[in-house]
Amino acid sequence: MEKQAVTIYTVAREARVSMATVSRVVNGNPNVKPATRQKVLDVIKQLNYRPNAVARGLASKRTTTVGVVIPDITNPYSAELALGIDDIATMYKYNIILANSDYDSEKTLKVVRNLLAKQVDGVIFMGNNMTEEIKEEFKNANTPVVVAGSIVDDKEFPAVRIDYRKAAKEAVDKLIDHNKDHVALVSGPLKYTINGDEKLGGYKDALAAKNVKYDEDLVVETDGLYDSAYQLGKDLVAKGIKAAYVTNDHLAVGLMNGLTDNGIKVPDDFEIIASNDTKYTRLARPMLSSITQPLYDLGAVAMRLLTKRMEDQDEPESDVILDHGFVDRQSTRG
Amino acid sequence: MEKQAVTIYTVAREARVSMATVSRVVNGNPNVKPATRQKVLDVIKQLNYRPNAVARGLASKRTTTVGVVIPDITNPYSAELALGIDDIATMYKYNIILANSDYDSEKTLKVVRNLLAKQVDGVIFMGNNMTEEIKEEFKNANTPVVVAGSIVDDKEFPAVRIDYRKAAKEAVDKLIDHNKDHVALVSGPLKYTINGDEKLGGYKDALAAKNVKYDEDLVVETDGLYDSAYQLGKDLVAKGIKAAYVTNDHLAVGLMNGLTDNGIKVPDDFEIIASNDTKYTRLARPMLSSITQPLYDLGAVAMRLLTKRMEDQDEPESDVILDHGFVDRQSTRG
DNA sequence: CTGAAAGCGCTAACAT
DNA sequence: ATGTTAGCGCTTTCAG
Repeated sequence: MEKQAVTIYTVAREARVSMATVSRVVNGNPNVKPATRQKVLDVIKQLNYRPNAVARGLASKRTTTVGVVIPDITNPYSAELALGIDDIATMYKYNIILANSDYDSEKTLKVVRNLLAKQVDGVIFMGNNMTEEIKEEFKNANTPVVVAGSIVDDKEFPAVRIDYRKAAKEAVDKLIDHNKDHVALVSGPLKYTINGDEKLGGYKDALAAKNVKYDEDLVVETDGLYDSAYQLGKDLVAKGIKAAYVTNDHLAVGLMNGLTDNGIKVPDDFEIIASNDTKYTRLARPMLSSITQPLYDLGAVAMRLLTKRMEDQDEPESDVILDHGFVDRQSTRG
Repeated sequence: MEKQAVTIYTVAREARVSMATVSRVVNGNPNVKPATRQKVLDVIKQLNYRPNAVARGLASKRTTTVGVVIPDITNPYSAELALGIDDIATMYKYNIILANSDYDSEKTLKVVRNLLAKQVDGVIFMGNNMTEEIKEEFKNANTPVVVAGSIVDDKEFPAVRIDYRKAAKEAVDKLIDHNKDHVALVSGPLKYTINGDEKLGGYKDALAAKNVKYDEDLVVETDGLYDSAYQLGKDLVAKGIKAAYVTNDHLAVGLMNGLTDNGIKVPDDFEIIASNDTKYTRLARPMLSSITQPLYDLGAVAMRLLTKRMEDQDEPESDVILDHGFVDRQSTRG
């Protein structure tokens, strides 16, 4: 037989007070006489009463939970952002629903709808492809959203990010100094703003600044996965390419391992700069030189921004740009 | 002004039917005349009605969501399990709340309480330390729980896992063949059943089978983190140790990198076998030989088991053991 | 400081 | 095939 759950009503009866009073002590409302509060607390403990968050959510229209859509839980980039998000959420007493979107627009739409159906108070969106349909969904629901670690071309969705374009330019700058016009851009899908506009833009900026002619053959677009980059190595070398700025760390490690396994020495024969400074850059041998980003902070700041927007609808909604840096490790020559 | 939400009642009024009928079409109940169904569907579309999952959960006492407690989202081991969990959950129309427990018992207890307060229909527990307090929590709530990718010493919580002890024995067997009595066990915290009982047990089994005397100095316990293992390398060599079976992949890569960076050659001077066959084993150079586990399947099977237990309380509750294997890569000699 | 009562949006008997 | 009616467990005015 189902054990009868103890509800707020059970507690009220047992403590000889009204449900309202129990509700007050549970929610820390100060308008309760200390003696009453204690009595209620005792009964709660004795009965092991646990408030039902679903009922609470329905009655109060606030669930104190935020949805976090993450494209790939397996990817250290988003995973490290998630850490920052989680910590700040906990600090502000929000719970989190982490929802995997799998890099897939259809699935993303599905998980977003789920999140919204669950009445989350806000959402953190990680990922590069917020489709129009998804934006519509958010706007209709009138739920605050902040983008973390990417960029989206819509003023309604503020992003917490770094200046991808500038960072890319700086990385390519370094590479050009050693390798002149033999520097490639190895990128994930260019249809995403972050790649096609920002990072490619930075690549071109660097070329322009150094008077190197832009050569389409030097930008190689991939699906963003390790294996693709692994295969790529020898082709690049055959084309005379001597260095690459790579838009994500999976790709960077894949490229390097592919090169190394084919007897091409990094950095002597080929220089690589990675983008995200995830763990991967330090696990690899040689270790990857990389643009550095405050991954944890990106998540933390995004969550903090979201808490503000959940509490006060008219927070300004413009991107927050955090500082980036660069670290020279073993995949570049000084 | 808050835009007035459209509820099931709005739809009912607009479609000139009762709430019950709307509820029926929303839930795919066949007892609705096609014409009526169509009319309701039209209104739903026109009004862009979205059912409120919170209200539904309260009324039906089922949330169709399961909680997944994950110790470290950043760890590829649990992340890959999560993939399998997610896919099967989706297949069976359950939503997932991924909750980070951070390897911390206090935090784990907190997230478990949250999950339960949210009235999840079941939970998948990843992680090695299910404390008594947490077990109590689950039992009181009377919520089905399945452990994935670990083992817990309590018959109430069936685990989906491999035979850790046997796998460990096999790995150590190989190592002893080449390195006699110079084989270490590098482990995460031994207080966890999976390490202290299973893997250490397997290590001892192998020694016994090969008539090698057990030497306490050869089992080195760590906190399980990359850096600890990285530091460890030279000490092990100084002790005369020539090989190690390592209980997790972070540790294994750390150990190897520490060794390599100190000029010790793997596998020529030191052999390593890792436990989990995560991505890390393939990113590293040399690539790590490892016990192999069907990571995705472990998660998938766990979720499948959970769906059964959620629908039918009296599913048998014993562990499900999946097959493991072994792959020779570059950190062992043939 | 406390209680009564009206919902929150939906499901689930029970009627018809 | 459809409608009526109680709730689900809690928050929140509104009185007092």
